Order: sequence, then C-alpha cells, then structure tokens
Amino acid sequence: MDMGSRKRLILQAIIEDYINSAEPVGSRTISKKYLTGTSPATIRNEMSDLEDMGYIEQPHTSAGRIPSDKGYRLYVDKIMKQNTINEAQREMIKREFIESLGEIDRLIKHASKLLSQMTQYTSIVMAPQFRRTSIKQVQLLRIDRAVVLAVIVTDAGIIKNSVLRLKQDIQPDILVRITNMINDKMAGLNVEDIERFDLQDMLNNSLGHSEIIEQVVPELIQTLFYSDTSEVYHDGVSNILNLPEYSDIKKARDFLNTMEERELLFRVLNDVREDVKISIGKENNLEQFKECSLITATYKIDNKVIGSVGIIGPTRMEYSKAISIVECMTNNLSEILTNILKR
Amino acid sequence: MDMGSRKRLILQAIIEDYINSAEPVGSRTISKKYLTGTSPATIRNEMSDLEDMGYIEQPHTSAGRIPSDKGYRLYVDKIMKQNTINEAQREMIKREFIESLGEIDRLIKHASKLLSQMTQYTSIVMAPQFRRTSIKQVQLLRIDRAVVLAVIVTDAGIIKNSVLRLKQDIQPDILVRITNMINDKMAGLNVEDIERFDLQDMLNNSLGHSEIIEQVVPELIQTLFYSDTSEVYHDGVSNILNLPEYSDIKKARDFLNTMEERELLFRVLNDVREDVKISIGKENNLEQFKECSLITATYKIDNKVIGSVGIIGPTRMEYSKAISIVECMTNNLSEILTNILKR
DNA sequence: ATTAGCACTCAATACAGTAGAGTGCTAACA
DNA sequence: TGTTAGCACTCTACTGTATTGAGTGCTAAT
Repeated sequence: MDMGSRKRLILQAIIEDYINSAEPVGSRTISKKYLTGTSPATIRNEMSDLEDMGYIEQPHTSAGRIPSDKGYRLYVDKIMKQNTINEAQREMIKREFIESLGEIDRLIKHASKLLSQMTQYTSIVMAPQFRRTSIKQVQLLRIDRAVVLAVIVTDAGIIKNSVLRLKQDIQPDILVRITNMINDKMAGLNVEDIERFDLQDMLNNSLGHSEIIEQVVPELIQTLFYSDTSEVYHDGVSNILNLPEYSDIKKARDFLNTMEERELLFRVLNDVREDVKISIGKENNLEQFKECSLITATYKIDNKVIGSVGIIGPTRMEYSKAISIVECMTNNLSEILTNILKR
Repeated sequence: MDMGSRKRLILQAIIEDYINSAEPVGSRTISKKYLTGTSPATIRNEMSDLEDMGYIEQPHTSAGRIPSDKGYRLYVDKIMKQNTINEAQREMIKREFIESLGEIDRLIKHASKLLSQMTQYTSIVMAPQFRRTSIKQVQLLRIDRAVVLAVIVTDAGIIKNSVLRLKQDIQPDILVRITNMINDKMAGLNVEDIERFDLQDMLNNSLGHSEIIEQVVPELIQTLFYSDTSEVYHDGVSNILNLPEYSDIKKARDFLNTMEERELLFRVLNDVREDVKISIGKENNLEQFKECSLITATYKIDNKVIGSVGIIGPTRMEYSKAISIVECMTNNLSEILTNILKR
C-alpha cells in the first residue's frame, strides 16, 4: 500500500487536530475542517488504510482515530513544517537572557523557567558539565587557620569551588607549595582521567606535606564528581496537570515522582549527543516516559558540547513549536556562555 | 458552655479518626471505636455542643463531623501528646546526616529529602542565611587576567562566592590593595547594613582604583542578595497527590504552582522566628495555604538562628509525629552545622 | 443525665434509557 | 475505478430516577 499525498494530508489533519483537542478525530471533522472537497466516506476509506499501515489507531470501535507513535514520527520527520515560532518569541528569548547575565547558575535556572513558560510543558536543564572539560588550574585560598577554599577552573572557563576544613592549621607558604604540586599533577586532566588518579604516587612525592594532601585531594575529586550529577533543574511541572492525559491522578503522581529523581533526569539529559533529539513515546528508554515525548538539545561553549536542556510533554506535543523553541534556546545559551566566558 | 473532659475526649477522637481516614466522623463510629461506654445519642449531644463552640463542623446535614481549624489548634495546644517518633526514627535522622557530611549544600538537600520521606508530606528548606549574619572578610582571588573570584566569609562561617569578570586586566598587587580597601569598608556589616551601603563614599577614597571598584562592589552586593533569596529547596511534592484532598486536579495544580515559586517559599520560611511554629489552615497568611498546615522550625549555628525548614500538609496532619520529626531535624542540623563550621 | 427509637436529610451508587459521534459496508454514481 | 450517499451497527457519555446507607436531631422513656 502506498502513501498517497491525500493520505498524508489526512494524517497531518488527524495529528494537528488531535494535538489541539486531545480527542479522537473523526472522518466528518476532517471533511469539514481540513479537506472540504472530500466526503467523509472517502476519508474513512483512507483512514482505514492508514490504520492498517500503523500510523493511526482507534481507542474503540465507535471513536475517531488518534495518531500512533509511528504516526507522530512520520509527521515530525516528513510532514510538519519547521520553525513556527515567530520573531517576537525569538526576541523574547534573547532579551530575557541579556537581563540574566552574570552567574551561570542563574542563567541556567532562567533558561528552565523560560522553556516551560513558552512551551507550556515541563522543562529540564542541566548546568554546564565538568565531565566534558578538563581542569585548567586549581587555586587554594586560605580562609582561616584551618579552612581552605579550593577553586577549580576548567578549559571552558567553568568555575567550581568547595570549602575544605583541615584537621590542622596551615601556613600560607605551605599552601602555595601544595597548590603548585596539585597543579603539576592535575592540570590538564578531565573527569575520566580523575577517576584513575593515582593519589599514592602523589603522596610519595609530597615533600613532607602528605598529611595535608591526603585531606585536600580526595575532597577536590569528590567536588568534581558531585557537581557533575546534581545540577539538574526543572520547571513547569504544574503545566502537565493542565493536560487531559494527566487528569488521572495516578499518572500525575508517577510523573511528579519521576521529576523528583534528579539522577534520572541527569541521565536523560546526559544521553543527548545530537544537536536536537526527538524521542516519541515508546522510543524512550525510560518506562516512565513511554507516554511522553522529549525534545532535547545540547548547548556548547566554543563549539564544545557542555550540557543539554529539554522539554517533556505528551506524545501529542506541538512538535514544531517545541522544537524551534528548544533550538532557539540552546543557540542563545551557547552564544551567551561562550561570550561571557571568553570575554 | 464549658469544656468537660468527655467533650475533650470526643474532640480528640474526631480529630484522630479524621487524620487517618479523611472521612467525616459520625457518632456511631466514636461510640464503637473510642468511647465504648457511651451511646451514640449522648455523643451526638456533645458533638452538637462542640459544633456550637466552633471546634468541629459538618460538611452537610447527613454527614459526620470534621474538625475546624480552631479544633486542630486546641488539639495541638492542649490535647495531643508530644513526641511520638521513636528512637529508631531519631537514630535514622542522626545516621543519615553523618553520611552527608561535607558540603553544606548537600546536607541541606538531604535534610529536605529526609523530611518528606519520614513525614510523607512536602518539605521545604532554606540554606543557611547570610542576612542573619555579618561579613567577616572578603577575599578576591585572581583567576585569569580579567577574571576574579570573590569569596565572602561570614561570622557564622558560611562561605559564598561569585565570579567577577572585569572590563580590563588587573594586576595582582592592585587586587591586594583593593581587597584591603573593601575589607576596611565592609567587614562587620550585615545585609541590612549593605542595603544602605555608600558606594560613592568608597569611590571618593579609592586612590585611583575607582573604575575597578565600581565593577566589583555592586557585583559583590548582588551576590549577597541573590543567594539570600534563591536557595530554597523542596522535596516530596508528589506525596500530596496521595492525599484525597488533592484528588481534585485543580487543587493539586495550584499547590504545584505555589511550590514552584521559590520567592514565596522563601518568604514563608523567612518569617519563622520561633523554635517551632505551627500554622493551621486559615492561620496562614498566604491564600494558597489556607487549607494546609505548616510546621516550621529554625536551625542555628552557635545558637544564632541561621535558617529554617518546614513541612506542608493538609490541616488534617499528623501533628504530633510531624512536629517531632521537624524538631529532631533542626536539632540535628544545628548540631552538625555548628560542628563542621567550628571544627 | 442518658439512651432508645424514629423520622428525616443527603450523598453516593446503581441502573436504564437516550443521544450522538463515528465506523464499516453496500450499492449507486461519475 | 475512485468517490459518495445511505444505512445499520457499535460504543461512550450523559441524564434522570430509584435505592441505599450513613448520619443527624428530636422526643419520650429510663
């Protein structure tokens, strides 16, 4: 059976109507609203074919049709037209970001809020990732007699820090020496290297400072790993309760539960390799998202992928709009991050 | 009309039954389950009195009674017995915390998770607050030619920092001079003082460094304020969907919306002055929480109140358990924070 | 003061009937 | 041969009605 252009129009009509209404779409509706020249009976025949081909399905005999995951996939890949967000919205993203210049952290949270507001779905974002960069330098700063602040600068300019509390007092000159030692050994390493870092070797060449190094270095390493998995934010979770598919309280609860598992969200975002990735329904690996679609995209610093953002909605998603918003968002993020860090 | 001891027992029975069942409690139930020696008719008379006194109310004529806010208040203040959490749970809190030693941030998030898990309500916590302490010292650390890390240490030992990107390069010796200047002017100030800080005066005495100071100091001040209002976490939001009072999707959505407004949650937590504060239903100032109860408590460093945590649940809350858990939590937080910061 | 008995109220449930949307099939038509 | 009108059929959603049962308030007896 081949996919004539009328079938394609009908599929498009079904999908776009269903996206708006969340109700099964019948042949009469299509005949009246989308293909005025064609009678319901003809459309019924075509719909029957489309069902056989697996693009649409029927919840029960006397209902209209709804798109299947396969149908959405075809729609996204071949049918829908791209770039439906207008210049005003594009401007909005740009403008909003200029205001939140400053702390990277703030920028990221702002991106999340903006994504969920503009799409009316739930957004998830991850802060720029260490794991994908390497250490440029480490600075140790004496705060108090036995308190040291460790600052880690990476090649993408991301700065992380942690407070170290030592068992004994430390003199400034010794701290300088230790700082140099650490930089000798650790500068240039990325997180994968750090996993295999040979602490013992360093202690053997510690010139009598092994006791302090033993306290400092593991703490430093831990900081790297911790910040790697924890900085995931989300926003607009309440939006999903506006959708009829979540009027079932059990589904809503499951969704909320999932959104509170930061580790999980991190994994989802971390898996993104493409510029923009679209996962529809059962295409998602996660059981929890089998009835959702995810639009995820990566952002970069100096063309180096450094993190990703995404939105989660029902499979009946406004793909075209959602995709362009997410895309526009990552483009702006990339640009601004690159600018503020290389300024 | 006076409050005989039988009325008190009946009120207690109504409240405790309603806490468990979320269903209006009838006279027969009380007679069978709580006051076996007394007939339903007698209890009905007493209940009628209790209703006149405003402690209970009737959703509709042929239903049982449910407690009013006033009823809960009396229960909390005079009737319920304290401290129902057992030694095992107390131990659990202690043990859990010992593991998450290290980053204060992690400790705080952990506290939130623990609170919601143990109570099965929604928890909110705020990170230790600057506003309640004063600046001990400011350190500026040169990261790159035009990039400076500012570290602020407070008298309670809380350390905050932010990355400053300058318009021009800066020499290390000049940075030291500026650091000294800033410390001269700002050490000892608290956030309230900072609000009235006279930047112009400082610029007049800047010995030729006014251009850099003009970039650094406002940024520094902003960091103080930003971190003051943003670090609010919550956990267990999904728990509320298990409660029958939120099976109405509209209510659930409103609740979720509220929980996503960090500013609002911050204000709620920031208002807490007492060791433990219990706000029942309409006692809450916020419209959004008129059907909820909040148990909030402060935690301290060196006996100086530095932040607070709380749980939000339905007015039909397991007050006794919730209060002891929140109390136990803040005690542990206070102890651990004091220890790790003064170590 | 307490209790048994009774009439009354009201929400919740179950049930039957109806309306309406939609399909599939067949036969007629261009 | 593709398209369409017509019709019987299916199934959900809604509506109205009757029933049930939990609970109350009142009255009279203990």
